[in-house]
Amino acid sequence: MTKGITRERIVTTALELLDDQGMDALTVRALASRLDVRAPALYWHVRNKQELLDEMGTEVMRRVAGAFAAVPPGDGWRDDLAAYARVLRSEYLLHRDGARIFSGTRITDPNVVRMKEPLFERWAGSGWSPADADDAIDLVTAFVVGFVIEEQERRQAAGTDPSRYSIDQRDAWLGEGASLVKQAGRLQDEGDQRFERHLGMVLDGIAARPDA
Amino acid sequence: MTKGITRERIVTTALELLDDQGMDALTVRALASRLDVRAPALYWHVRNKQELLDEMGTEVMRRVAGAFAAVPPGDGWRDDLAAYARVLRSEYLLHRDGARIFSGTRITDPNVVRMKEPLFERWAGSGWSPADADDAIDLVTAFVVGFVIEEQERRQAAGTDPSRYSIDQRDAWLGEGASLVKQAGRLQDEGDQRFERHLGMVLDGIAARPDA
DNA sequence: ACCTGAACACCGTTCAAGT
DNA sequence: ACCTGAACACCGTTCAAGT
Repeated sequence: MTKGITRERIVTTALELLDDQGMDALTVRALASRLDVRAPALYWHVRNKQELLDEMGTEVMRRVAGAFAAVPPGDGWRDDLAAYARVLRSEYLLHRDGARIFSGTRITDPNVVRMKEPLFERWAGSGWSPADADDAIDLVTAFVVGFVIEEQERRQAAGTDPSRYSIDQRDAWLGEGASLVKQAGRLQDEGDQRFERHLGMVLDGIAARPDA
Repeated sequence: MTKGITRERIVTTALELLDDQGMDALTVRALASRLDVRAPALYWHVRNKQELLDEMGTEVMRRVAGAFAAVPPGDGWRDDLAAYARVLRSEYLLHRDGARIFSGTRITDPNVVRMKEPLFERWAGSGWSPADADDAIDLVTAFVVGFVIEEQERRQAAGTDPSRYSIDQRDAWLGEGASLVKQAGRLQDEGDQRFERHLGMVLDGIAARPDA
């Protein structure tokens, strides 16, 4: 029974391999080996590696949709959007370079896209058109993608090259002058606190939209 | 004189190759061939392919900084941030998959980072701390990165698979129901207009920050 | 100092052949 | 229907050797 590869097992195993070893190690051969088959076997279930990546991205978004559905409905659009943003960030953070790899992947499963419907219905009650609602989701998504790409890059750079992320070494690298840039670098925070602060600004901007 | 490869020529030629042929075709051998040398020659000037990619990203950001410096100073922080956002998007759009490839790359040239100093000085006049200023730039950057990744993905998908971006086919793909999702899809705009609208919301959010 | 030829250890993908 | 062995046309990178 553990014999017989399925499309689903391929995709979830690929996600595990990505987390364990990183993107460069996610090769068709390595994946096949984890599944106890030879590389060409995968091509029976998946057209090519790009399709595998699309399926992985779709699976991540399926988990986002699932995690979001498990959150109790918020007290209006702002709570809902904040919950969505947090869930999306968490799910990206679970995978190495997740934001960079999975942003902008073609979603292959219509059910993932259909998950927006109940949200649109709820927000319609507070005067949002579907166009406004979609806009707000896309804007929040763009923000989270950009934020987490930067966040994961920083985190990984700190691992491989700690010198670049020591304040003193960064100041030396910057050279003479640029005192405000250096000051800003010293004051910068990171992680959840920074995310919540930035997310707050994005939601404020959405709240200020002309027809609100 | 046209003989003798330099680090700069390697980087600019690599950007041309990326634009002409796409990321998959950006191989060390193909790049060497464009420069009329054999592949190992490049390793005299560049440590490895990752370093080449970092240099390419830095060059793109150098051009962003240059284009921004050429824009006349705006009428306050909002004009400045909007100009920066537009310049960043334009420069990403110039290269295939530019946002995805160049976002989150390590900047290797301190001069690019130092370009923020005059901005910080200007905004200090209107009561911005360096920390606030840096925050605002990072937020706008995250937004532009996320926006353009989605924009370029859509554009390229429209090229290879037009069916996915015809409204009718998309509706069919979505299946029964989900009428609000379909309605939103029909109303969605794209390009500059969409960008300016979303950028406006982000800037509104920054304007609403607590200590403004 | 700067470049080449040859080689190494890999890739993704195809395809005839097996069960 | 599902998988393997063998092969093809590539990769990035190293290194001795040339000038």
